[in-house]
Amino acid sequence: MSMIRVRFAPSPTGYLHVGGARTALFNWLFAQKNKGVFVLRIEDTDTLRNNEAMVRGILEGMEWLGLNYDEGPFFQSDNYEKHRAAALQLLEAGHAYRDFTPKAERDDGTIKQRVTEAAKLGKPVNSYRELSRAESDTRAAAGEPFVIRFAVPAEGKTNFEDEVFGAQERDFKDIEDLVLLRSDGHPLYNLSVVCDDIEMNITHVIRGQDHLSNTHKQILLYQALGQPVPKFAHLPLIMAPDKGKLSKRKHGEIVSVTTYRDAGFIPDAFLNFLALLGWAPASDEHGDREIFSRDELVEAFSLAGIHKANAVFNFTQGDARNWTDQKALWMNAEYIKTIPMETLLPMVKTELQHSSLWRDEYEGEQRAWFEHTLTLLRERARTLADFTNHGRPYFVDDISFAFDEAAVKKNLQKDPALQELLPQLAEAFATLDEFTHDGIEALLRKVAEEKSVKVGLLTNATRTALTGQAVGPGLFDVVAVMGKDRTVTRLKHAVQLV
RNA sequence: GGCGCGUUGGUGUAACUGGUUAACACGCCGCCCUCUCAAGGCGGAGAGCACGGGUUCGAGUCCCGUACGCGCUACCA
Repeated sequence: MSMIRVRFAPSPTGYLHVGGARTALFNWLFAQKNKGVFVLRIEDTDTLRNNEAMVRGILEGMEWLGLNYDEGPFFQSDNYEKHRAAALQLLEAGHAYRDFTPKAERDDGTIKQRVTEAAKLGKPVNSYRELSRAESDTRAAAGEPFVIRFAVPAEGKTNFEDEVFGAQERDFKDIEDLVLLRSDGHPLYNLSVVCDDIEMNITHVIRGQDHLSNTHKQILLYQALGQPVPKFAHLPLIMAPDKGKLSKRKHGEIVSVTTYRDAGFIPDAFLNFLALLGWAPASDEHGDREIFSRDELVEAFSLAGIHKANAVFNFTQGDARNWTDQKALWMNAEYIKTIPMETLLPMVKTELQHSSLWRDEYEGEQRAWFEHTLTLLRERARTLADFTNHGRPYFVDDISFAFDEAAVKKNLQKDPALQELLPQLAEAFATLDEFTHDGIEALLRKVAEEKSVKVGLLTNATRTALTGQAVGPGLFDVVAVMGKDRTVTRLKHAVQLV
């Protein structure tokens, strides 16, 4: 059997849409699973919308997700001549005809209305379809502009078995005579995809469900061109919470994959989340598992597990903490807390470099300290950005981090006694020899007992003095990681806040 | 309007070829742990499977209809 070949064919919109990313993922998974070839092709036949910057966003998204392609990127526009030749071939063979209807007539707003009216009466018949070949040639030779339309046969049906949606059938009378070539000679989408998929030997077309009805037209083209028809698998669409289209215009950056990269997502986590939107592994094999590594995804993937109904990408616009789908956030947190340290470290490094918190010693003499700090912070991080947000107090020497107002009020201003206690605590720490988790705990408890205050008063105040926050890792770990010097100066400094 | 596709708790999904109180994850709520928590542990609420018919001893699972949603219906992709 010939090798399986699939492709991802986005149009260059300037960014990789989450829906597109999932389509790319499913193609990639299918190729990996079947030891096939994954091709990337940019569908740029609409020249008005195409330029290099528009392509870059797509490539960046693919790269970040690690969806490597075996061939490409190819540009559909590079194949114009071949597409045109195919249209001419169809014209020659009588499968297509020239339509001399002036463009202006089609462009005026009434066309849609006319189509609707014509539909009521049955299939609209294009008069140019019956034009004799001789006359058609003469008018073309005279320079009269025309489009080339495919002549859908009068009677019959197209059939195909969609790998996801099952048996599909459509009557020819419900398929319009689609335009193959514009009057300026420019090939159109349906012709171009078919030609390219033929040329690239694509065996399985895996794409969004919005192309399900187009498939019938394309099958007609394959047949007229005398080429074998590939297999098709259409994917349910990813919708906005209101079940409307998920669009950049309406929903903003949340639809773009690079947003997730910049917000501190781990690519595998995002992929994992995307995979489970509209797909589920065979339940007998994988039970109720949610977390799948890239390899496990490849292993478990099957077109049979693809759901038919559209999936909602659940998020609340304007909610800073839950700015995207909560399950995606949860999954990212799972990855952050469980992936191997050697995988996490470079990711955090990049994050800290961006926020100017990185020091090369973290990879050198302070490596052990750094890793230990990460093991504390990773437990509560939802995105890599949290290593900056929550981690800043741990990575700076001075007190250039923010003090959360509520935390100050709750932990530092709660008891005026802290005015005295904080400096005393600082002195005690300054002379502590065993500056370890246990040593610190023993000291804190001892001070609490001596001063007859609750341990909680001291630990909470210390937490906020050291990190500016009300929440975080166990306090004794925090103090140990901060080290003696920073602990002492920050405790003294915090007195001003009481 | 026409044609097509879809419809399981708030969200994502599961439920072998119809068979006990519809399962899991996220989220939500509560309790516990504890020095705090956005972490961890435990528990709970939440759908009777869009609606209406039908077939059957028995239907989320099959059939028909209705509603709703989505897609296509461009000299866009």
